[in-house]
Amino acid sequence: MKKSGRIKSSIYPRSRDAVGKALAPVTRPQRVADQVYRHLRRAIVGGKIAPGTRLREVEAAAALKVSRTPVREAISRLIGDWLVRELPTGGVEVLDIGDELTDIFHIREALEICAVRLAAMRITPEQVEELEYLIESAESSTFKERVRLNQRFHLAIAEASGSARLVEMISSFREYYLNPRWITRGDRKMVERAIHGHRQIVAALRSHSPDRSEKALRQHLKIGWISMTNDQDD
Amino acid sequence: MKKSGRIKSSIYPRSRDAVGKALAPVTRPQRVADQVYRHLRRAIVGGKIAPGTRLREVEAAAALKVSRTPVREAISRLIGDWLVRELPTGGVEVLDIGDELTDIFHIREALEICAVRLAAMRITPEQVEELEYLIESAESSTFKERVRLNQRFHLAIAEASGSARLVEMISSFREYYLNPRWITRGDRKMVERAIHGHRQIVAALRSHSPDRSEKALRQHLKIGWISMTNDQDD
DNA sequence: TGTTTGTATCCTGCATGCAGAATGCGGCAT
DNA sequence: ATGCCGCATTCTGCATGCAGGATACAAACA
Repeated sequence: MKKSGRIKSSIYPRSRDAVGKALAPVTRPQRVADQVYRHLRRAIVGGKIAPGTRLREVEAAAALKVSRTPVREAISRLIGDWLVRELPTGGVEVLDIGDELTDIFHIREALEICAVRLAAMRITPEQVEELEYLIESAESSTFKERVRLNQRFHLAIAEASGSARLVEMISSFREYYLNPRWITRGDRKMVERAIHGHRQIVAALRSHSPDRSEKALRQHLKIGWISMTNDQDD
Repeated sequence: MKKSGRIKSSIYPRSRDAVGKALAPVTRPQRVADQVYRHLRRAIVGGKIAPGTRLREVEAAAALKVSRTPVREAISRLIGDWLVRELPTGGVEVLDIGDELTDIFHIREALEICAVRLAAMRITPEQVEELEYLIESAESSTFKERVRLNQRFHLAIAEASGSARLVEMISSFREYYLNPRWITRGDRKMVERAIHGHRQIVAALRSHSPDRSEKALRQHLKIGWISMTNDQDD
């Protein structure tokens, strides 16, 4: 049974890489080291591990049921993220993000402004639509859902900047503020202003004006800043 | 020979922790993993390793005369720095910074502006002096020396921001531009403008005005940007 | 009782072992 | 000669071994 006739009328594609087109790459199991990294990262920014705590690799390895090697790799990355600090006597301790909250806010602001300016120059109509969709979805949502959508909105802008690196950086910095310790409920007026801010940003982006976009974003971020510095627990 | 008499006139201190006060902490040898990280990082940003090259841990380990473990840790950090990329089939390859040069420039600019604004609010008289000293030193220096002093000048501003994190970020991003591939000699007029720019920045910082400082820095960075986009090899 | 010194345990940092997957090459069939 | 397949080698990813230094505890001394 060599080529059993070339039946042109077949419903199946017969091109050179018919298989290649029909199949998507299998999802490869992600490395243990990466999972450990994410776990630890979440635990730290989420405040599950108290600042000043010594992060023991044996302990983490045991808790996560892995060997020390992937834990060490994860810790290396955490050092790069300034989430932990190498102790002079060896080992690492988790740093207190709270100490840097002001600095981090300014850095985040700078990065987001950078992103929105690039986005203004590069954004596509589809990306504008995505942003509008996110705004609309937020209108009729619970507070919690709204926080998530707000996050997605800002990350979508970062993506529109076209720099994967920037997306990564911004999303890392934003994560710091998802810690319940610093989330404030905010009153209705604040939420309204935030939504209005989102609209203004999209309008500016649509007009492809970096300056207008920056201004709109600045205005918008200021709200978050105010609510953060007020620091009203809920 | 217990206390052989308490000779008050001794020139030696006899307080409780006389030893503690006399001694400074010994300098601990830095971890091999950190050294490997620095080596690899330099090699990559310096262009010693061509973009797209697969970074083999065995190879690096052999070249640096260490085992694979510290190399793996170093590579983990490089992943975080976006200097290498994990291949879907395992291992990593070095990324091409050149592809991102524009984005990186904007990010760096954003970070430096952030730093100069914070610095304007927080800089001390001593730090102002340091900056002035660096400017003066640059006046009578060779080109190469001047590049180094320029680097130090900008890092000194970052330090004046008071955020160690920001210092780290900025210095990483600046390193990308030290690659000879992108350094342009620049004509005399450009150098003069750069020095003038430095003076203006310091003046603005001294007045503790974030806005003026930002403006001065923006103006200054633009020069570098122009010379970079002109891309004249020397 | 408070301090100090000796000692046992723990932990880190690096090296190496090992299984499984990817890569490259030679032989084979067409 | 060309294309394909199977096999050997290489490399990664994780686990573990091991030595040296840090930490903690307890006995001994003042």
